[in-house]
Amino acid sequence: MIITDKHIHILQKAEELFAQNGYEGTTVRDIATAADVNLAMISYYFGSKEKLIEILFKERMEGTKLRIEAVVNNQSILPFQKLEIIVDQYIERVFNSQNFFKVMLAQQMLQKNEVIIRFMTQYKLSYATLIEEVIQEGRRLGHFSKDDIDTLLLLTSMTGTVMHTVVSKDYYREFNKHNKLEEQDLDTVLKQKLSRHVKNIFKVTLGYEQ
Amino acid sequence: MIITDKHIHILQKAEELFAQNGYEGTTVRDIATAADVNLAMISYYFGSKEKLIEILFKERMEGTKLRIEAVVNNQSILPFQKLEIIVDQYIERVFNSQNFFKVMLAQQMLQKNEVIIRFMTQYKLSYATLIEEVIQEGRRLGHFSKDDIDTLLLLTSMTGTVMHTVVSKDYYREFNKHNKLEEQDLDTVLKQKLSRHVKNIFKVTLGYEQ
DNA sequence: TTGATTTTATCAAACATTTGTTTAAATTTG
DNA sequence: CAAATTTAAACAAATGTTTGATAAAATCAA
Repeated sequence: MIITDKHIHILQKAEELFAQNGYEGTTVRDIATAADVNLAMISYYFGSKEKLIEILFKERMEGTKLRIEAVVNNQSILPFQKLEIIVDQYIERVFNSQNFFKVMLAQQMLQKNEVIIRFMTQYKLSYATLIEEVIQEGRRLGHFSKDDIDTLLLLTSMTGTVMHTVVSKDYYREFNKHNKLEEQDLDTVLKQKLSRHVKNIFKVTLGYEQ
Repeated sequence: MIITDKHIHILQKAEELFAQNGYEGTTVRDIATAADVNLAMISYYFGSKEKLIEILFKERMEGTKLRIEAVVNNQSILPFQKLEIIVDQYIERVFNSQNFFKVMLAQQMLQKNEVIIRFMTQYKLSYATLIEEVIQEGRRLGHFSKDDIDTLLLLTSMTGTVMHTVVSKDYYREFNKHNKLEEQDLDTVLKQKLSRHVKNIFKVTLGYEQ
């Protein structure tokens, strides 16, 4: 299937609506209106609403694995530094694509679409495998003192902490003094705090001493 | 409004379906069928589908705050021990009410219903306030060395880690060797791991030395 | 306890909208 | 001119809610 600019435009609007109202809470008419195309164009371009979200996942998840593979395979970076880069990359990616990650979280909860489940499983497991490699490397070099490390729990702690922060931004604004902050400025603050916090979680979980 | 056994039964089935298929993905007919009552009974008992989920939240969130208040106000427990109890209580509560917490997470993402938003905000903020008190107490006693503690980030890290673990249990099963484990046994393993992990996060974030 | 009366609960059917998708004609593009 | 795109209209199915009739339960005077 060939993805044109029109596809991309519709997908982007659909993504916004899915993040805002959920998949079931978004109608094909909503998408058509938001994308400023005729209702029938959704079927014409994507076949169905279900195919549309599947194509959205295919589009968004392409090339995700490559970036962290480059880090893991780089010999000149020390294991813990690799993990720090992975953490920062993840935070950056979530904050740059908040809508998609919300859609992803919703899909992870509902587990209705087989195609999407496969995408996400593949994504998560390859991610975990790469991190596992780095942890093994760190252990071989004697950088990490803990020897009963649950990689997936550590990964889940990272994704859970970051995702939950994005999802509950409003509480954050209300509880702290950040009422006056602009959306982007709040994001900058949160990214910095998350980076420090998650790296700390890695540090203590792995038993890393600089 | 008086809640009868019939109400409770219907709410329980609705909760299951909302967790499984989302609020929009669950029809009133689905609920009626699952609860084995006539379709019209849902309107008769709750007024509407929206009122039903609001009443579900009201029911489930009652008395949540009380339990941790009892811990916080207990003078014979040391600050960090209080936090440990709070962590274990939270984990226990999520695992005992997985369906409701999934519904809650979905509602937190979508933020559509004003009544529910108020419930959740009140819940989260009172939770954060109580934890803040314990942290202040620990700082006064010189138990915690860190002085720039972001309570809400710490709380979000706990809820995010625990919730994400519940939501992505399937990945966990697949990645680790737990394929053979029964649902309940897996939960026991995860609860233990989470308890240790989250307490560690608290420890390192607060700068607690025993 | 009776039996009449009112209130509450249950039901199948119907209601008006909204849903995703298709059609067939019209328009634009190469 | 032929293929690809766009359109308004229509389609059947599904949606939340209401209706009006019936059954069951509760209330109460005798």
